Amino acid sequence: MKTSKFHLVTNRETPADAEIVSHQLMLRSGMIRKLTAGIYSWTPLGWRVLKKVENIVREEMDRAGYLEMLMPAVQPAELWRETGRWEDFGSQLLKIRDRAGRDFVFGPTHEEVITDLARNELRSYKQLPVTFYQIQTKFRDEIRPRFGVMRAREFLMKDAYSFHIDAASLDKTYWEMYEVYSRIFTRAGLKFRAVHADPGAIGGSASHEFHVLAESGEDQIVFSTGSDFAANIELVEALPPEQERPGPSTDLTLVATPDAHTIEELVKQFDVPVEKTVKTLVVEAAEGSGASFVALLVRGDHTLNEFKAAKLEQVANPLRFATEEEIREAIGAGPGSLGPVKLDIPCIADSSVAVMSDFTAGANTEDKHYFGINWVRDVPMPAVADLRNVVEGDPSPDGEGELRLARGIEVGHIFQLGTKYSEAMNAVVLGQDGKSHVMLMGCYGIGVSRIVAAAIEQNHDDRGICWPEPIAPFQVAILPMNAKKSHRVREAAEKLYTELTEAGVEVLYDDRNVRPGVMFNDMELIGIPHRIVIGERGLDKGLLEYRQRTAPENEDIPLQGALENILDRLGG
RNA sequence: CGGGGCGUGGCGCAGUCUGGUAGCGCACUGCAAUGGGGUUGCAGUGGUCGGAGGUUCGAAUCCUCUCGCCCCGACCA
Repeated sequence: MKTSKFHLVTNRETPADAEIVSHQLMLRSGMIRKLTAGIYSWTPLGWRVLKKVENIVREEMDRAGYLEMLMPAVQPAELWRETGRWEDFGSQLLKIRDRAGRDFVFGPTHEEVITDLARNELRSYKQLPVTFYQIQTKFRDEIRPRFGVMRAREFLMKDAYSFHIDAASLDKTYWEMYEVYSRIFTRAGLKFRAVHADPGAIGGSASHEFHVLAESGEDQIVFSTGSDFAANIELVEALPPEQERPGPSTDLTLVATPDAHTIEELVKQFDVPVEKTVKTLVVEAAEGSGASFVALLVRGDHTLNEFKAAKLEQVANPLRFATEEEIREAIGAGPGSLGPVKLDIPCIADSSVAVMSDFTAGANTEDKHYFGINWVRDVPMPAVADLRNVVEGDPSPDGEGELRLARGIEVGHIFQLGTKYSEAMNAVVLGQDGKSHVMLMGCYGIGVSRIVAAAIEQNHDDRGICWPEPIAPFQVAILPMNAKKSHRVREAAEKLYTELTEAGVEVLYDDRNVRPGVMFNDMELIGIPHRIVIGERGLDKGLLEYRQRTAPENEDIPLQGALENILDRLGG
């Protein structure tokens, strides 16, 4: 491809409303254009990348024997009423109405459609197991779309659904899929990690998320130094501390703390170690628990795991924090002055709080804290539970090694659904025993368009994108220096371009009449992995200049045999 | 959904308080010079100032309504 024939429109300035690097670079390089909130066009440049990702996904799915198909984006409401998700899916479900007033949805996912298809198509266990997949545009009406295609409303997704006669078969396909996903992300050139995830919401037993590792990731993932344990932080158990609770060594004192309403202020103003402080979070109590609110106690340097808290039987699910007014009404003091001593609402302490002694917490009186609090002596030991998020260095729940934290971008998710949809929609087959069996299902998603953004988050520098070769829009850029004046340069560039193109390489030949600096900057911005510079200087010595996008220096390569030389470097 | 902010050429912005009929940088077009890291000069193109209504001799600017976009939001008291 020659730049003169391509639609290359780059931008020097960073658009004001792009917050994260991938969004900025995708806009500046001209890969995407926003049509409206959370909805983007992919320009020819962006589309090349998206297709590369899509093709890797498709090839690996095909290789595994899964069957590609295409389902409707617009689906009748009846199907969604059948599974209850017309109501349950929430406000993210885009509902539309046709001319005759019938309700439809624009599919955010396709469990209903595939299950409907399966109950009509599949009659016998002999047809199982079978896995269908599609690569299709989905729409989820995100409350707050942001970060470009990272969290868009309209996005490209690969979704696959498997059908089974029994749990063993489902399990087999599930782990097969796990391997297929690993191959896909590896092939795309991404650093990723598969972690245990919560299967709860969708129902079913096993579930893994695949995360591309990147500083800017929205998810916190956790893994062990001593084993292959890895999970989303939501799920990771904090093991109870091994040491005993030390006995009291200080007296309980009530201290005026008019300017300390946060743990941070308390620590700063009174020189207490943060590990000796306790914060008290007030949440709504579960219905029928006999109380309106429950206080949760976490060490000052820890954070509450809302996921764990919501699962406690005393706590309302979903979790809801009390408002400041509610707190004042129930306790008589505002947030910032709360603590377990003389607290008359039920209280649950994190297991690390239970082994604290001589600690500091609010006094439930405005602007006062107690110092030197000790369990039993000053206040009875409350119920104890695992409430906090794990931190770096905690022991791994499997007893092997310590935990490390990393940030990730969720790009894939696999679930064992079981019979949630097949039962609701009566998707059954005849088994070997001649009886009807509800099929078991698995579902497996990959955010194709999100991978593009995630790849940039993971692979960029201050000049622009550094595409992993397998998903780069072009493999090689040819930059002729002063081609306007130099026949030799032009000829050498044309020749190399033709040879590479004929060898099946995707080349972007910059034949614009622009200054070298413009070429360098554009090619680096759009992230082409390999660059060949052709100039009079080099030609005099029979040399071309080669540079890998992330390499610090140029490398001379002989003009003689340049084609082979370059071909050898590709794919590396 | 609540809170805040912003809509002025493709992009980034000024002008709005204090009404007088639209401006800067980048990009784009033409010419010339330059020719190994966003070069320079000259000359240009492009905007019903988000939309509707109102006030006024006169509205980007004031008033009312409306639409859109962005950010923050029970994140630890």
